Amino acid sequence: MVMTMPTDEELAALGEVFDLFTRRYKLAEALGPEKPLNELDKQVLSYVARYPGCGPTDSARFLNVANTTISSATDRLVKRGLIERRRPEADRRAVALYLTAEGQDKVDRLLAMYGELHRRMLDPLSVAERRQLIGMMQKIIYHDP
Amino acid sequence: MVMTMPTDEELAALGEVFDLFTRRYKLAEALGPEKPLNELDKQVLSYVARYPGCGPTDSARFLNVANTTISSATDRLVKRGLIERRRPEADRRAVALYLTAEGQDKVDRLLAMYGELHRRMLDPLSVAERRQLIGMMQKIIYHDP
DNA sequence: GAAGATACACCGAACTTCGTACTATTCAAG
DNA sequence: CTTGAATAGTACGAAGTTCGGTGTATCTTC
Repeated sequence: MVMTMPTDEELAALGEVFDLFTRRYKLAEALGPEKPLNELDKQVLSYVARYPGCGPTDSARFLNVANTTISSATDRLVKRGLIERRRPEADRRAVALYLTAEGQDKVDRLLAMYGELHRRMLDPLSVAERRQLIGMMQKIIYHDP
Repeated sequence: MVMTMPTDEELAALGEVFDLFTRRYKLAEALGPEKPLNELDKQVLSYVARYPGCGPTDSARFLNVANTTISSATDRLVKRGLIERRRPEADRRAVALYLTAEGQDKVDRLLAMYGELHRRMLDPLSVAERRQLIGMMQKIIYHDP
């Protein structure tokens, strides 16, 4: 009998890496000099960075939270000057969200920080392994059902 | 010049996988019939599962939150009947945390759910790739500085 | 042009986190 | 011993977060 399925212990390794990185992300942010953003707020910020002009409802669906919750998050981000609300002429009920210059800056810094963490995560791997790992990650992402 | 370092785009793949799984975890829990636990509460629960008899302060250090926050989380978990506090004779200031039978059950169900998610995550990979990926994850974990 | 659908925002209740202050116990000298 | 400092944890209250119900403005459709 050929061993085709991963054992539970092997699968657990994925969970551990995931946990490890959850804690590291959090720690890295706590260490930074700036007052750290809310978890949700960060996610909204990245969503807007990826989809400029999106509406609050889009990000609510994507992040799986109530619309009113996104409304609050948007308020906070606007108050901090990271994003702005615009009224599109096409549909004046809607709101279109955009990063401000400061918001773009914040996103850049966040991405740099994550990049650094990921780089360190890859430290114990050889160059060939790194390339393999990245390749598998891309397969996993693009397979997204 | 040999390409030894991953590019930013390659590194971003790690972040995307991470995000993808954050959302999936959340979604999977929201779908379950049971009232989902708080993020922190789940982490405390797993910590106690891994280190039975640990004190609240241990998990506070590990999870990087204030002691009082762990105290609240512990209250909630005790109230739901998932863990119990005991006074060790050795040091009667201390509290030792243990899973109840129901708590163990909850942990088992959570792990089963995560295992299933991880299994699906590995779907698009070949058997050889899976084994490689797991091996790299283990390297990353054991390298933990 | 009226009825219904859609996109949001406001409000208030319930919950979470955490700093301050407090209790109980142990440790360390003297 | 016993007294003073250190340690483990909890009670309480302030500030912040999430979300359901409700309200307003704007399309859409017939």
